[in-house]
Amino acid sequence: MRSSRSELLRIYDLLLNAYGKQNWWPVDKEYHKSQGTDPREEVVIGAILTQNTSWRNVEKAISNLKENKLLSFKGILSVELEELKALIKPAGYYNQKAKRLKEVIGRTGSVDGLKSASRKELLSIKGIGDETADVLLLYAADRLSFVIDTYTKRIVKRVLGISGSYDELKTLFEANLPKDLEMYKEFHALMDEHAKRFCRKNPVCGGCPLRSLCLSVK
DNA sequence: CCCCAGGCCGCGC
DNA sequence: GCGCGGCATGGG
Repeated sequence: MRSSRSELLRIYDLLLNAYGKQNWWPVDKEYHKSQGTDPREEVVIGAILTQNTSWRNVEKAISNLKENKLLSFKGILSVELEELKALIKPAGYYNQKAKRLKEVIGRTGSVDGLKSASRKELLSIKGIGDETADVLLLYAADRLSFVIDTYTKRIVKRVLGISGSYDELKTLFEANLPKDLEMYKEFHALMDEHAKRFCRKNPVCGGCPLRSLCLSVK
């Protein structure tokens, strides 16, 4: 498949130029500073809450947790299951997510535990699939693990004509990008932004920053 | 009214 | 290994 290396880097450059740095994962550092809690724990919590759910709804749930000073591993483990369900309700799937939050946090133990956990171990925890595992590794543990999501699949398919399984696409990116933590973080965030602005399910191709190299512009 | 959103699990095949 | 239904709220 042609030179994926330069193609991927070209996409990255165009998106970065169009949207600027995204500085993912979004966390409220000031809040954690004032509470003496670890902001990386919010990444783990947010990653589970946002599964198939709009970030807008996740923010409401996170806000509820903050108001009750429960936005931490300790907080999630200490609160009653039923109360947790009520607090995260706006994020949807609240019955599953409440259980999974406790399960995932109970099993990972601490964010530092993520530094040594294998991806396979994470996947064995109920509630952590491919994307969530990579989000935890990349954004919470600062480990070089590229995140694929439906947006990335869609963009790569449309722009480069490449489709594949999660693992195949993950390998494609990791084999063709420099081993740069910040780039991994930004690239995934930029893909997300791009899918929301232009590469929607029904694409808006007018003014798209990837027009020049997209195989399927309308 | 419809469709979608920063997935994952359990099942059947 | 892949496809499907279920899970649930809030916004467009």
